Amino acid sequence: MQDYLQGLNERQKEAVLHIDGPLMIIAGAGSGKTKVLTTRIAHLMACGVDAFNILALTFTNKAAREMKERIELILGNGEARNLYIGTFHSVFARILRGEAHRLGYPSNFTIYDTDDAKNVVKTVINEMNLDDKHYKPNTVYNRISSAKNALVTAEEYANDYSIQQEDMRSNRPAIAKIFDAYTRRCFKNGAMDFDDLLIKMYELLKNFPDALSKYQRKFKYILIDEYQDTNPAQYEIIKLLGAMHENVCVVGDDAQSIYSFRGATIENILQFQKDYDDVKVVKLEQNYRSTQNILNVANEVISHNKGQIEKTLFTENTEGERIRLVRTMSDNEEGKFVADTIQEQKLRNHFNNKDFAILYRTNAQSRAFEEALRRMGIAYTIYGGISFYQRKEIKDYIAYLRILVNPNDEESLKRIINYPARGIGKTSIDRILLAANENNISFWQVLERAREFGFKAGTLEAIENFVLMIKSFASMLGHKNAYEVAMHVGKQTNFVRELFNDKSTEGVARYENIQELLNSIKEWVDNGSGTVMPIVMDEDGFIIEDEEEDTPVEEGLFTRDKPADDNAVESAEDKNIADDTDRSLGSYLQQITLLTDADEKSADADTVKLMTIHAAKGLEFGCVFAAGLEENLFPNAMSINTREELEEERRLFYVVVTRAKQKLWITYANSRYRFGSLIQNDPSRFISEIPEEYLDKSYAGGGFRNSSGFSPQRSAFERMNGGGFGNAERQAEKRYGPPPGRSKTATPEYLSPKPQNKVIEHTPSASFVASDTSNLKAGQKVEHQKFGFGEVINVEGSAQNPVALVKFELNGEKKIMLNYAKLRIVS
DNA sequence: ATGGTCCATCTTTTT
DNA sequence: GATGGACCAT
Repeated sequence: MQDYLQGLNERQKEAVLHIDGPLMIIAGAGSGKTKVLTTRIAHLMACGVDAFNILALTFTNKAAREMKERIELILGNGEARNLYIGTFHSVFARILRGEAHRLGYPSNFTIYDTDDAKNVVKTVINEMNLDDKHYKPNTVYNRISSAKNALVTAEEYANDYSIQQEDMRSNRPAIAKIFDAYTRRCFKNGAMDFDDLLIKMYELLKNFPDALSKYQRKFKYILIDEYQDTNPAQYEIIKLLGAMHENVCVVGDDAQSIYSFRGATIENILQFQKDYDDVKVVKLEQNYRSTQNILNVANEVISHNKGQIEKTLFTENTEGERIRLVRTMSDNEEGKFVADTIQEQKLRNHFNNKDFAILYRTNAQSRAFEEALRRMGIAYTIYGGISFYQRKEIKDYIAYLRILVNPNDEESLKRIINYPARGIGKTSIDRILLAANENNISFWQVLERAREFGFKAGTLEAIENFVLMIKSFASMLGHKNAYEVAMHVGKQTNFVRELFNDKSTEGVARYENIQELLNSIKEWVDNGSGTVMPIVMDEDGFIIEDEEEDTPVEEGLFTRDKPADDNAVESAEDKNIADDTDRSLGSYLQQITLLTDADEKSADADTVKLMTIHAAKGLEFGCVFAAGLEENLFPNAMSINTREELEEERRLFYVVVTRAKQKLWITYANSRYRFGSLIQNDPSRFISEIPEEYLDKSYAGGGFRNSSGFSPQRSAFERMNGGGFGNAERQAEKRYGPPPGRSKTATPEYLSPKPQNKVIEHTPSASFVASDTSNLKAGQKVEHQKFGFGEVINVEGSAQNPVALVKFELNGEKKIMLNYAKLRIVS
């Protein structure tokens, strides 16, 4: 009857069929965890549980979307759309939007991403007259964030003895004060950072009993994915939400806990069993993903960790091939090897691009692979890096939109108050900030009341024009949809036109990004119910004015064709959760901040996937390259100081190994570029933890054909001599191109040589006298005081401001503005 | 006020 | 090797 149960093993069935009461599923890698979760939700619904009463929390939007799709596939009745499935952050953001007023926030609160948040920290540090060389915004922010993840308030932080001791020891006693100031500032800005989305949710449930009971009654069944990666804040929220019905189901694998840097703690798994009287525990130990060899390696490696929940992963899959261990001389060769191998495997075994993944410890490692793949003409997709919405031009545009919805958002205001330049420079901005702080009003309020603060006439006019402009934009919110408002803003502010007129490669790309943004807003508006919700304005916000004339569309401004291969903007609707019908600009803005790179890219495209191991959690690939297995890189130098850190690195290694279904390569390079300079690394200690019988080392030999056979440790000689260029190196060079020192200097033909930044100083001739250059012509030889001798290539620019392009013997081509620079005409 | 150039710092992982 | 900040020239 219930055919969705077919194809489940006994353990899986047990988990699916358990309906009421707390349930903990310990799911080994590749044991069908997602299948169990989705089937369980489908089963709940088949048993009569209303979709509206089910809450499922995941760690990525993508996981949420996929889960919903799979449930719909099982049920096929359209009910899945009513489920409340999403990431912790996006689900809570949506709830808080409706409840913000209770906590003193505007419903259109801005969500600050990490960059925004760090800027606030920096502002605060500077205003406190602290040295931001010592109080590095990055470091301070991380410390604050860790505290927040552990539900430690600024006050508790200041009063906690051991925390204070720590800060004293690092000579940063003011962090507590910064924390406090930062918190106040965000509140004043009407903004929440990522951590606030959890904390405020917690405060809402904790301090407002009616809110608590409302959501407890709504969410009768709660499911949590990747439970091993929850932090204390998330844990407390789940505990509160689940307290009424105790129908909480958590799925996790302690061996895959890799987010402790974000405050996650495995303790939550152990604690779960203590929180409820009768927790049913189901262990999924059969792996359906990988070959026996791969699984053996994974089990072997993880056994080097001390504390873990007892379980044994097994598989009925074939033994498979041995894991290939590959050594290369440099990071570039590593890239070349991987690209070569992918090409070869595609031909020999009929793999597609999408069967391959290149996984690494740090984002910076992607470059070498990127270059090699491009050279081979293999299509690839990089995940990680900066998301579409973090690009500068996009953030600027978004900043305009944010202000319309929340004028107190100081960070966004500062971003665009003088972009494009409108005569409100740094000095003025500092004065505005001062006035805001002295009068305890917001940045925006100072602008509105600029007259009272004695700005210079020109500045005052510029400010008043700016305020007028923003207000006129904001007046559209009540009757125009997000797309219309965004278009209008783009046209009126001139900054899109500036980008349009910039014909450089980057300029064109930026312009296209803006277009893409506008398209995505349009899509988002159209895919919704079509109703544009009126924006609720704050009393200190805008005056809503009456209908204004539509500006006619300007020719050529938005008429370029959209690139056909664009997959960066997927249907925005998919990202929404169940009962979302709010199509206001405010709702749009809150969503996009929570989107990541992975949400914007299609996983189905036939491309090789490049990403960090963290980003690869939960995914699987036919062929996996685990790259950069070197000491200091993986395990990372930052994480080898305590056993806990090292064990987490090892779990990370476990994760990368278990991503592979059929084939696994482990690669490492003797040397690689870091900070632009070459460094040497020993092979990772994790390599030596793999029993030899599982390894194929035919590519790792090279320089190690000595009596002791393979040795992951380089000889003392090799270390002392920094690798050198011995016989093995020359062999490798033959196969994989020149070593980095040389290959680095090769500039691709299609790029003109980069202008030299370093000026080779020239001592002017004793007879140097500047000539009259008003009739300068191409072909003439000239001397420049700094750049030396050269030949005029051409003279361009206007008659008022002629510019000569001169090719100097020592310093290459330079543009010389004849009105200012002094040139001596030699001939 | 603006815009360009030079220097320091950064890199662990992410919602 | 990039990015933001400081500094300088216009």
